Amino acid sequence: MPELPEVETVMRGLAVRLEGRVLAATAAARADLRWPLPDLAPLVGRRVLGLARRAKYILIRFEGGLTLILHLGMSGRIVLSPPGANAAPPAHEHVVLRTEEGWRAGFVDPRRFGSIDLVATAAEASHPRLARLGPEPLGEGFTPEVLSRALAGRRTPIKAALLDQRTVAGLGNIYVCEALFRAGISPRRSAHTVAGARAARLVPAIRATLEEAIAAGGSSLRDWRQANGELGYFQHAWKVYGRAGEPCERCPGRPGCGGITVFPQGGRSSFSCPRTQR
DNA sequence: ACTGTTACCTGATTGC
DNA sequence: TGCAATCAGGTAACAG
Repeated sequence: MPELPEVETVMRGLAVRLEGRVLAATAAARADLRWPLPDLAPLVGRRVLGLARRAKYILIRFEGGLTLILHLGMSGRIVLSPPGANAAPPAHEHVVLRTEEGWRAGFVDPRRFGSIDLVATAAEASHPRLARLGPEPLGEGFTPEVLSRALAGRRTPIKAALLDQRTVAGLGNIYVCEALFRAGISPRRSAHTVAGARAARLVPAIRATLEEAIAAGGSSLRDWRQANGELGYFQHAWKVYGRAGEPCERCPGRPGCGGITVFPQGGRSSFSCPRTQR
């Protein structure tokens, strides 16, 4: 569920409570999420050096060269509670990290599509899930030339190509729809035709969409929250996602514009304005 | 190698 | 109201 802006928001919220702190305890309520859970005992007594994000993964780096890798899947979230809080743990809380100060970070994931792994920091980038990821969309390595090259020869729709984490890392269904609207490119357009001027529009459209979403604390679908419990509010800024049938803001009252349409692509819903997205 | 489909899992919403 | 069908922010394992 969470895409790059939500993961970035959660990572930052978690960093506030974990960075520089020593873990006093870890607990796992089951043996697996999407994959078997690692033994978390080696983390007890270690200090958190820092947190980072790669694509939709949160990396928690510990003293002594260990990195905990978290993926929130579709329904994952992090619930922080302060020292002394006595509330019952939320349903579907599968893993808990507790600091020496008594802060508690719970990994809550009803659908259990999320994952947790523990690796040597030195081997982090070669982890099977991270090794084949494409460039970070907010990094300097993501340019129109790089994108065009990644799309060259691909006959799949641009929508599917952007959801493929090897093309560019961190986009999901919402932000692909939003970025394509912003760039004026149809989700159905064949990926290899996004080159030249179109690629030059799409790269900044992706960046701006993600940057604005991060600034808003991500999008809160249903009751999704930041690690600190606050709601993100970027969902109010969606231009097409979830707006089927509404007039597109680019063509208000125009004859021939039937408003925003929704159609399935690869089993997911694509939202677009057929008049302004070609 | 590339492309599209299926499966994994629970919960909220929709439609009868 | 009740119940079944459908959908949901992801990704890996398949089949062709």
